[in-house]
Amino acid sequence: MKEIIQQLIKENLPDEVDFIVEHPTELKHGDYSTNVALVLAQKNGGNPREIAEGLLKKIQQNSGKDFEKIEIAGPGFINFFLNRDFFKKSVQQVLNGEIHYGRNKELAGKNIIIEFTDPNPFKPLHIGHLMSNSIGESVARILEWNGATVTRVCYQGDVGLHVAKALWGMKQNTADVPKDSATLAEKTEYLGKVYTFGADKYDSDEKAKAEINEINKRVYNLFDEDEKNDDLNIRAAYKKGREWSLMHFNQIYEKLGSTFAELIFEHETAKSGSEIVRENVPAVFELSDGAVVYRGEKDGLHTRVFINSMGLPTYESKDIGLAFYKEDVLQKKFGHFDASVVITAVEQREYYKVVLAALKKLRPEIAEKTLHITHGLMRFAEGKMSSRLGNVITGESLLSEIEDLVLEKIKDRGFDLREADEIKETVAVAALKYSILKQAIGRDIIFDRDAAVSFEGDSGPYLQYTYVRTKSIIDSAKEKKVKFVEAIEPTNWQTTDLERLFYRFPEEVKNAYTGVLSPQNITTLLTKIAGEFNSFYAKNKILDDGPNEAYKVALTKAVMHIIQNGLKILGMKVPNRM
RNA sequence: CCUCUCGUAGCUCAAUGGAUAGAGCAGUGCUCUUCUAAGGCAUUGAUGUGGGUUCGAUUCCUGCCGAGAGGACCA
Repeated sequence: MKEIIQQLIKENLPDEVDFIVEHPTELKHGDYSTNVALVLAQKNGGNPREIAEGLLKKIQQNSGKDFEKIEIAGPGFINFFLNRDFFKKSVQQVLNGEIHYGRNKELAGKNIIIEFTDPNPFKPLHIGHLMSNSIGESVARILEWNGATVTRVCYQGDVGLHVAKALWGMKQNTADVPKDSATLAEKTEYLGKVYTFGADKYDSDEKAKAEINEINKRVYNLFDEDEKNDDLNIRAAYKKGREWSLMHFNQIYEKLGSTFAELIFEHETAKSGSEIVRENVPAVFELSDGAVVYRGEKDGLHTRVFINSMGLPTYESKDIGLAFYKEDVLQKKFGHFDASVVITAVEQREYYKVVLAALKKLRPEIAEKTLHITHGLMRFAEGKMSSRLGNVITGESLLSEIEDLVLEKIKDRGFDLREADEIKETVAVAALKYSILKQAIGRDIIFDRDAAVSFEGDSGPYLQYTYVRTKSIIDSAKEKKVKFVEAIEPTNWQTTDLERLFYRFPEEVKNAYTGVLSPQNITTLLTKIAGEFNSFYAKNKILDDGPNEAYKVALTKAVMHIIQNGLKILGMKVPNRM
């Protein structure tokens, strides 16, 4: 449609000018509008409104019956209002598309690898990982809905100082180590406790620090088959802790709706990474104070250590190893990657620039297709938590806290235990994800629990609630045997603002991917559509046995599909009831 | 000190250089014998600050003020 309008204007123009055709910010300004008269007035002089009027006459002569009306408004905008025929078709397109409505083939044939969540075994999966996961999963789905094949990977740090801290903590707390029969929650809690204990002592106790550093070296050797002299107790503790962590992570991935094609572990990248780095001294890296560093200053960045003076690889080397691993190992398995997306917290922004600069010297083809996306920090409203320094909030505790709030809200609704459990999980995840995805990626998030589960406008539950309403109507309509598969033109019908939003959904799916990746395009439109539907719902009885009943049911079904599809892109599920 | 982000209603967020800057929450006043009122309707309220570019700036450039992140062996 946009192209038709552009063409229509071009044909009636005296000469070539650059102009835009867009959706006006407000529906009352029409479905499309153009600034062409303003541009012409600037170029050739004259009054933009007069130019617009001249142009309008020519356009109207040639436009046929495509538009209900075309008018001039404001300083000289030409606004186009589409006609009934267009909207009838657009409703039909949603009905035909069903669960696929919104998809396009923009990225067809492209294979993209995306890495996100990245929690570290032996450490709690915290709220930052929930952000990484929410954003990563929705970016992956946006890419998929634009036609790409997406390979999701999760990179987990099973070696490194944090592991040594936890292992040392385990050694000091052998008495209360959970039995194998203990619940996963108990095991996870124990791990969190010993990690915190080890981390505290590392900073405050010189002796503990030395012991932890010693354990750290041994951990790297655990995966080395040739190394026979490792501490067997450490090996056993390591195996146990790693397994508990990974089981716990899987549980959360499942709840959040992410399935990874491959879990990559740091022990795999640490060795190869440090080899690559060492091989490239002095070509790319240099020795300094016993460490191997990259001088980022030559790229306008800063110096970073890739291998520390104890000879162990830092995260920098592991990331180099990881990039090579994706390129040399994973591509064999999943096919050529056209792009590689990495999602991390914002504090790694400058860090990652240095890694990429080094990578560019080593393997420019990898560096060029890598896109680093950062998410902000999650803070909390009310400031309750900020006073407890160093006490991270685990993802699990936040989720269960939200679930409890949801349960509280639905407790009087007569759901049996099983359904209530399902609802609380579905709604809690949507509440959390929506509050992350409603704003631009990369900004800090002030998370307000109460606002997120409020069920009131601009929330995940609001969208789910609207979906449930539409579903309830559709179910009744089916029972009544209302025929609504074909969007039959209603009689005596004034186009509603609701209908005027449907065809914008596929556009926003595309917009969410072009330029800057932006899930908030989807949340914003969905909330607008849900709002319009609820307003429509309040003013109109849908199942009214009247002549337009079938059309109103068709509109309802269109809303149902769009909300369901939109939520899916955002990584959320819909409940049947709530 | 240097580098990078970012300052929009009381609060949390939107707005490919365009129109009267959109929402939600909170506040105020309405609204359920009607398909889920967890809804709807009405109403109050904002671009940190000084310049510049432009027909037009929340958006681009720049000075100042303020916040956050990073700056060698953590990730």
